[in-house]
Amino acid sequence: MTRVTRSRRRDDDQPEVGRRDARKQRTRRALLDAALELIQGEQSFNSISLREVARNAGVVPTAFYRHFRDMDELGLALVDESLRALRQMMREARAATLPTSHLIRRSVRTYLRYVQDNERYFQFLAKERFGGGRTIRLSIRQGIQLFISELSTDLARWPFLTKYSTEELQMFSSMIVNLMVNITELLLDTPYGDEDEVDSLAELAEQQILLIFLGTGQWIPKSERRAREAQNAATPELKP
Amino acid sequence: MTRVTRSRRRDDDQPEVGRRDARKQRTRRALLDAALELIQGEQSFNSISLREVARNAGVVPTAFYRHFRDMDELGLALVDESLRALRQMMREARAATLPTSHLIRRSVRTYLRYVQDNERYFQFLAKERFGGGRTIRLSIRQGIQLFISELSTDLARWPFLTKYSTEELQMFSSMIVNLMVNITELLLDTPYGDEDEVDSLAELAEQQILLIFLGTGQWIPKSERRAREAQNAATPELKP
DNA sequence: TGTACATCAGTGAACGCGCGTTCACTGATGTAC
DNA sequence: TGTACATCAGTGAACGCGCGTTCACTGATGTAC
Repeated sequence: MTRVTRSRRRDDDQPEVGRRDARKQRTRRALLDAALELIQGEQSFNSISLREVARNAGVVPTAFYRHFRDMDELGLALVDESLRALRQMMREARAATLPTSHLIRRSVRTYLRYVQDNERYFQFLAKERFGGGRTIRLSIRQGIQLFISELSTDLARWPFLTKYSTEELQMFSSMIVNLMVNITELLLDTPYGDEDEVDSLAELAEQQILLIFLGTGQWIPKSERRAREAQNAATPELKP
Repeated sequence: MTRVTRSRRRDDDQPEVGRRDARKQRTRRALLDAALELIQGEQSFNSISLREVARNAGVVPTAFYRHFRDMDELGLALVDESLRALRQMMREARAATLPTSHLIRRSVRTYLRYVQDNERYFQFLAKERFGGGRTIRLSIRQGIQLFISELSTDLARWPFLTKYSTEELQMFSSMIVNLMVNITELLLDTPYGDEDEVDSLAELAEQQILLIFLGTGQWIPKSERRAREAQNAATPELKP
């Protein structure tokens, strides 16, 4: 039953991982997994109970308190974990996609694959983005904001976008991130394994991103706008 | 206490509104309002109880069953009501905005004002779009899809968009609707009465919509794409 | 290495509480004559 | 119009249940000597 771990005081990065610690970590993991699993169905995080989670983790309800003060704390741990994993993926993706030929296509596909592989986390994030308590909600929003900023930094390096202000780049990025959030939510409601549907979602995302880039190509930088507006008094907005 | 209603059998559109019916309708209304009110705070719909709703409506728990089979049915009634009101607004807005000078600006402002005036309903929709049960979730999604279709029909009448297929117009519309959904969600988390913040959200929405229109201006219709692709073999995507 | 004590993850009983739902009821409103 | 009966929205008691949290506990693991 109890898997034997390496002897104590290893010269590892981890300080003090004995049998007791290992067991504790395993139970903690089991509690987190149990919560994620319960959320997969019709339930949302704040409609599952501490006892359900404990039961699902194969542990007595009171053992829960050895790991989390209450369900809120477990929820925050899940947000943290979900966002950390997502950030990790983004970092790898950015390092890998230096070949830029089909950059949009590749990025979108990689991302959607990742969502499918980590569906549990994204289900949780999608449901809690609005349903959850204030703290959880803000954490998630903050996480999304971080992606927007990172994408914005990336875009700043693109030659044909250098003329835009940080503000403008943030707006472009937020539009892309938001449409990806939207696509993600659609993907989560796609029955598992329907690859055709996933494909058409990927294509939709690519087209939408392309449309935004086409828009940025026509966007008049704030720095130039005043000058141009002086030139033609007519509303310049919808001149196709 | 009991307000006297007009005598029975009026030659009205409503059949049979006697004192009893009136009272029943008032209680039903009270139950719906109670649920909406409870949702306003940290709670989400599926974490509020039948007893809470009844208590908040000033009625004994068992009276609830005279109006709804269970909480799910009340939830569906709320979805229905929320979407109906929203559709009504959209219809009026479309009838009113024939003067097209600042069409985007006016539409956005009208819409955001409406959201503020009907915050309760939008809070509910935002929370249930993912948190809710399958039926409720699908109803909401279907409602949003309807707006996309209606906007799409509107766009089809715009001179510089006539060359696009229904599919393409649907894509343009869905991008606009989705960004408005996103702006709505940001608005709902804005403390009530912060008009500066509302203003900057409106401006953001206007810019994003403008960017999308700029993109559509550059979008190559599916009907022409094959021909152009033959002309230049290079990837035509990001030519700014 | 061996022993004696400390730590602490997980146990199991117990608590008071709000829940959804049932049931028989009451009394104002509606209907038939 | 007046009377006798039917309807039915809302009442109030009662039920069994799962909940979060408390408490004293056990026994394997860790530590000091």
